[in-house]
Amino acid sequence: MSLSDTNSWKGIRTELLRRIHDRIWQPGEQIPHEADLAEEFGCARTTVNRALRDLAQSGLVVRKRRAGTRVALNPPQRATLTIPIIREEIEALGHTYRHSLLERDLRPLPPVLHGAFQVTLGADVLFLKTLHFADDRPYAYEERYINLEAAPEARDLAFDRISANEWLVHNAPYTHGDLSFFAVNAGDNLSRQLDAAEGTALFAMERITWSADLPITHVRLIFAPGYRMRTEI
Amino acid sequence: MSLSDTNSWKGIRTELLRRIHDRIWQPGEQIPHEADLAEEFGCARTTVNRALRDLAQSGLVVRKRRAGTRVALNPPQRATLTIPIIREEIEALGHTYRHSLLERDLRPLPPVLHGAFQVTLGADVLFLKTLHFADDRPYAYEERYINLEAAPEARDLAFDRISANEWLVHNAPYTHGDLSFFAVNAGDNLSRQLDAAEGTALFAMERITWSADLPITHVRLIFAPGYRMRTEI
DNA sequence: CAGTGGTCTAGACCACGAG
DNA sequence: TCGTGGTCTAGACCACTGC
Repeated sequence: MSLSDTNSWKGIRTELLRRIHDRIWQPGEQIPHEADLAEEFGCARTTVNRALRDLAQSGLVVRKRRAGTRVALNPPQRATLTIPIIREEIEALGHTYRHSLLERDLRPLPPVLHGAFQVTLGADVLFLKTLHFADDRPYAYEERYINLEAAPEARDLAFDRISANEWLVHNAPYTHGDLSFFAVNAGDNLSRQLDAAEGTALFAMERITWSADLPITHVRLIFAPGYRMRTEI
Repeated sequence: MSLSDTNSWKGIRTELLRRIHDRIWQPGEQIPHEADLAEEFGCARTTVNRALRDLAQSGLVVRKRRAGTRVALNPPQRATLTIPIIREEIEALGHTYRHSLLERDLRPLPPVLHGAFQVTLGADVLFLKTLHFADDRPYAYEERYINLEAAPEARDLAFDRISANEWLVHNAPYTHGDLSFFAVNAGDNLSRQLDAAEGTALFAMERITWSADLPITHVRLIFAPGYRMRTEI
């Protein structure tokens, strides 16, 4: 199966891509129906369907029942980010991972998170401050709230051996979540923890995960200076 | 077709997800073969295959020929980022888009980009500085290099009406690219352009795109204070 | 080598939504 | 309303890779 083989769905995808890149099919233009393409390529409609579904997922074409398939007018740049467990990210870079638990207590959910967390406003949540190291250099600073209704066993865990990050991934699978990225200035505390000059711009990530309607955890990760999140498109 | 319907691939996916979430199938554990699941659900193997392929794409299970399908040990957090054209992003927020071309000239490729851009070291590239506005407030600052070998028509375009961002999306489709995100401090120039206090942490994005082996463009976008890039997982 | 996922087929019915 | 994509089936052969 080569990529130019028009009997395989990948081969067909390659040929469809070529026609879009070469502007044989202009942006916004409707392309032939699955049935016609299947006939042209001498394959089953299912195979063409598979190729077109793949192009639709990447955003290059837009498909609608009855209206047919069109080359996207504004192909969005769509990228898949893979966010690994911090330990794995560090070890993949060839460094030694270590983390240190700075703080751990039960406290009421801070008001700023009421909107995001919604439920269980009365109960205390577990709060953790963790510092992640790569080869003994600070790598990321983490502040996390864990909803004990979603992960009751967390109440009795110290999180000094295994990080909350890792424990939750293994023990509190989520169904969905919100993820956002932004930049912050290193304040007094951050600059000390991350060994950065005060005011340094730091890359930060915030994540909330739910299991069905039950919020599990809110975490804010702030990375040491120089951090880049990369991906391919 | 409801999500609990085990005759639809989505329904089957839901049921498989439930078994993983409920730890009926433990992380690392092998799950039944497609054929067995098809028999259990009373459907064709193709349908089970579709559900399992979907779970594999999201990283929740790992599939290997002969070795079968296993629940992932470390389900990576995988998120799809959709990066729209700036104009559309702003208009989607209900604001009016406008941009201003600050600088436009031909120049040799700066040495820092030689590694990334690789080819055509001799020829000049088109350099553009653009400021994007939302309702007359600065939204993002852009520095861009365009390889004129990949997009020769760009040489004669002013990019004052349509932004380079948008023109390239429509006229120089790429096959692949690199994307990265990081944080920078507002220096003298940035703070003036983006109306930010000097030193403010700003969210930045860098992107290089290629058409096959030919680099098309390198762009660095720096967003005004407060910008967040969001997605759902 | 043989078991497992990967893919293709030919045909069918259905759901959606544009016209 | 009816054309188009979405999906399912039953069966088949193939490719990879662990045993």
